[in-house]
Amino acid sequence: MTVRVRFAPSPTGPLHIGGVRTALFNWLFARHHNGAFVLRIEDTDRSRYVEGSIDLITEGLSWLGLDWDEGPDKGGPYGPYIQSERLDIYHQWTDWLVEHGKAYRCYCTPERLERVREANKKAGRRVGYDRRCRNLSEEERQKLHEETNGEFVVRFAMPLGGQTVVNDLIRGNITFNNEELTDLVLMKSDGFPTYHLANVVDDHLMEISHILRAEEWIASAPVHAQLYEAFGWEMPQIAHLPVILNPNGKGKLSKRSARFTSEGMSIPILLHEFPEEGYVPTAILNFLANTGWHIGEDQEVFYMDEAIEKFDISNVNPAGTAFDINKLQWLNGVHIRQMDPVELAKLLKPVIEAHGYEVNAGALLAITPHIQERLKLLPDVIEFTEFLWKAEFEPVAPEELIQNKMDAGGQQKALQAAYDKLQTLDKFDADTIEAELRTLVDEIDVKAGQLFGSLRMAVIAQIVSPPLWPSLEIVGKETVLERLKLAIESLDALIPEAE
RNA sequence: GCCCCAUUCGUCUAGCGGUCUAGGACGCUGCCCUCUCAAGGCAGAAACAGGAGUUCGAGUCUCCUAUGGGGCACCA
Repeated sequence: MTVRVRFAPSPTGPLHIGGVRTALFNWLFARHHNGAFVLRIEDTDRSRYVEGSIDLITEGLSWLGLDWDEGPDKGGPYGPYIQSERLDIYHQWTDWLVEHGKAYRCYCTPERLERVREANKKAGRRVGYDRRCRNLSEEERQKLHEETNGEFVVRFAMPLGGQTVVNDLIRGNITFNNEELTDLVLMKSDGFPTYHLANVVDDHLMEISHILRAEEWIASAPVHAQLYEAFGWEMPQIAHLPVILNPNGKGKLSKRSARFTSEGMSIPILLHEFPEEGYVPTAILNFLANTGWHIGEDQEVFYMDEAIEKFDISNVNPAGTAFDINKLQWLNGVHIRQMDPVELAKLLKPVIEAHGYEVNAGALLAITPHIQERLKLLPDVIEFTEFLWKAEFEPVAPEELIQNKMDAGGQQKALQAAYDKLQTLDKFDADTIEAELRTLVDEIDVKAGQLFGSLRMAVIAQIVSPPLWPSLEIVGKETVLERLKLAIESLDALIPEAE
């Protein structure tokens, strides 16, 4: 059997990271089985439609590298792939159901429905439609038809008794009592189908073999199963993926979760927020693949080619999963470290520019290998390399030049010695600078940190910086000497007997 | 309230009846390395929700309880 799966988002705004995980698992499953990954847009709710969402979705998936074989932009043999363009198909099958007595027209107003719901709630009964319109006589039907000006919805006539068993690929059999299920609306009064109808019709017509969707759908799965039954269609294999929970493990991950932010860590939830905060695609994919699934062998870090090879839906953990932002950040650092430095520099450039700095391409390329293992998020580049982009040098206060167990005079002498030594160098590269200054440290009998720390403050003017030697090389001999001179002079102010 | 799903360190997870005095990872703590910060190395604290069964034997199977989650729309 050919494997065909689909990711079917609604164009109601930006992609949620939970949706991305669903897309990823579908994609992994398709690629593992050499099947097709179909993108379908479920825009059957006109009130929630957000202009531009479809582009947001396709751009997001593309950014991550999740490519689809059929979809609204690519077409394919089962199109159209946008549900609002398939309305006649839904009507055709709805009519079929009504004609065969498996669905019926319901004339109840939203107000009446609300009253029924309230009454049920009060009486402690299960909430749901009371099936008033299910067994209308033709006269009653006609009367209601006139009263409501022909406005009606079509409801599915659920079997009233018996049980429905749904075989979930990761949970096993789930059994429901039919009497506890209500007659869901299939066709809305505005002529658009509900998810329940559209999803079943499309999955069948598009020959979807496996449905991998979020856990939220478990409750309506038996109705879907009964719909396939009513149509006489074979139901695809189905699996419900665990929900992603808030970082504290309480509740479904939601936009509100940003407020749970602790330790100053902000929590991205919408896909587009991830690049904004400096996460890289391979890390996000790796992280998402790790939530609810594991690749085995105690392995945490991997790329999608390996995940495709090993993906197995039956290994998915059925329990909900807290969004572990710490682990994501760690993984991001790991993936950054494993990148080609040239590629990393390309990613870093716009981040620095976004901070209003002009980037010197040569300097960036030179410094990148030295900051690579220091970055967790792309914007961390700023704190490490700011000294390279600042238009004007801002020297530190002379006090900050003085290292542990040093006094101003001693510090000044040490810096002067460094100045003298550096001045003589013809080759001003990292290796040479390091070798010369290390021997100098012995010669003038100070500790490495006592000289190098001061040098860092004098030239780079940052407490934290990339390694000194390459930093000095990139800053350049002339500038290094200039700044050193400035620092040495500034120390005069701290030496009372200077004159 | 009703239905459904789940429950191993704080978190992500391994474990599919004996090899579990429960393994890995993140985070945390300590030490080492060290020009700062990282990275890396080593060490450490840290879990089978509880109770009944089944079995020679249960983290692994069954039931109950508790807890958490999902759902109960003319939203998906």
